[in-house]
Amino acid sequence: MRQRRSNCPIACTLDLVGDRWTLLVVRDLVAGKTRFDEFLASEENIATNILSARLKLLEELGYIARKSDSIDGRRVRYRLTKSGKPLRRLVREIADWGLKNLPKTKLVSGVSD
Amino acid sequence: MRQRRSNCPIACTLDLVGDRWTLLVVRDLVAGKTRFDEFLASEENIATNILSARLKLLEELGYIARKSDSIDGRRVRYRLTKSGKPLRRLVREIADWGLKNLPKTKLVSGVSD
DNA sequence: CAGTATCCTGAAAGATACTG
DNA sequence: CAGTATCTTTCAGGATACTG
Repeated sequence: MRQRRSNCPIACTLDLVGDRWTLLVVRDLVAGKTRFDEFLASEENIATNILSARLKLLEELGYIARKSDSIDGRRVRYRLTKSGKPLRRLVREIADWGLKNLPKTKLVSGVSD
Repeated sequence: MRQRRSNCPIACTLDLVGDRWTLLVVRDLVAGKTRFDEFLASEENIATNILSARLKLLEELGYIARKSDSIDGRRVRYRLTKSGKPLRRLVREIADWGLKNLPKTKLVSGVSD
C-alpha cells in the first residue's frame, strides 16, 4: 500500500488503486471471474506474483473476500464484498470513458452488466 | 506513454492515466488552476520534472492546451480542451468514490463544481 | 489449482540545481 | 514564471522455478 499524500479523495483513491493492475482485477471480478487462474487467463497476462499481491491488497482493504469452494475445498473463490461493490461503478465509468475516448477499445465481457 | 496491453477500454485507460499523478493534474485543471506554479503549489508536492512530463503527456494526447497569456506573454496557461472535458467526469467519479469509501478524505476545492 | 519465492531490470519517482 | 537537466534511488513489474 502506498503512502497517503494528502486528504484529497482523488489523491487517496489513486494511492490505493492508481496503478495499472488493481482495477483490472476488479474488472475481472465484476465480469464474473472468481478463481486465480481465471484472472491469470486474461489478455493482459498478469504475472502470478503481481496478481497474488493485488488480491491480497484488495482483501486487506476489505473489498474482496477469499473463500474455499464449498464443493471442492482445494478451490478458492474470490468475490466482491459489500464494501467492494462501489468499485463496480468506478470500473464502469473508466470503461465508459475508454470506450468513448480511446479508438479501437472494445469491451469483451460483462462489465456493463 | 505506456504500452497498450489489450484493447480493453479499462486496460487502455489505465495505460494512459493509471498512475499517481496524471489525474491529479487534471483535478487541478478542473478546479480552475491554469499555471505551472499553481499545480506545483498543490498539497501533494509534485516535482517539477514530473509535472512537466505530465503536462506534456496530456498535451500530446490532446486533452489540454498550452497557451501564452494574452496579457503577459511570459505567462503560460493550460486549459482542458474539448477532448479533455470528458476527463472531468472521470475525476468527479473518482472523487465521489473516495469521499464515500475512504475515511477522512475531504475535497478542498471545486472539482464538483 | 492456487499460489509462494527469487532474481533481475527498467522506469518512475524524488531531490536539487540551474536557466531564458 | 515556467520550466529543463541531472543524478540517485526505489520499487513495481516481469520472468521463472517451485510447492502443498
